[in-house]
Amino acid sequence: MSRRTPSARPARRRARAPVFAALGDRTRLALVAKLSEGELYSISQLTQGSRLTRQAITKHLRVLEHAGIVRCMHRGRESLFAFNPEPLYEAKSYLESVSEQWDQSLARLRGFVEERRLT
Amino acid sequence: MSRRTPSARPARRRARAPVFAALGDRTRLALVAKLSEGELYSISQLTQGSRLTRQAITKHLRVLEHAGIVRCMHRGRESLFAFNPEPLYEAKSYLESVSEQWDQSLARLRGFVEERRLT
DNA sequence: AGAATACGCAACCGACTGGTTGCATAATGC
DNA sequence: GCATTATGCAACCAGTCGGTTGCGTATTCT
Repeated sequence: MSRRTPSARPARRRARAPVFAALGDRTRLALVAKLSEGELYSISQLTQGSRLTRQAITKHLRVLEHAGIVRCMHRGRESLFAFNPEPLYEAKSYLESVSEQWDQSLARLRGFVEERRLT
Repeated sequence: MSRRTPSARPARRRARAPVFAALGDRTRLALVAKLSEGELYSISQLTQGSRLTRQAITKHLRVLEHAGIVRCMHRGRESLFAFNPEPLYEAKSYLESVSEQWDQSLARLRGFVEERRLT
């Protein structure tokens, strides 16, 4: 059923639902969009331009961090966040596999109809 | 393959957060996996093999339906659900765009470092 | 040293979620 | 006609979520 990628990837048995859940919020999508620009941003910087509180932004960043989408490092008194693309790669490839299965099944069903029409 | 809706509007500008949110649950991911096999399933059929109640499954199906990932049609006394791949295509291409932006920014930053090293 | 900045922690709140149970109703089988 | 099957609707519940406020603390600036 579940086809493992043959290229040794066994350690990554992390659930993907949390990644999708982390992306299922407008604010967090905006944070991801900003951080995917490649630069480091502190919590205060990410709060600026948002109508939300610093703590609200902090909570969202922690959700993204737990999903692995974002990484946090500390410099002086500030917490710097950086984008980490791997979970999104995995999510993308999961969506791809679902779409592929759909396409193949569809083709198979169409072939079946075709076959029945011939008889 | 892709049939256009009468209005050439590709249903664009629909929020993608709800799609990700709908995928952010193990049970719903399992439902998506099963429905992506291409066949129609009734609620009772989808409930079988799950340790959840029919109503729980029904609620999850409604969430997927509102996200457009699944479609419902009625035949006799049963509600049949079918997979609809378009939202997942859009989600996938969104993840692609984010990853691309990340890659480009990274390359740009690397180039900048390179440039500074040359001076 | 003192003020300002950046953050963490904790409590609190209303709203939503995931799940259940109970009951009513439409379609089907015998 | 009657039992069975498949579903819908509504209430209810505990837990989580998104967000706020308040306060304490560490770092930086002047």
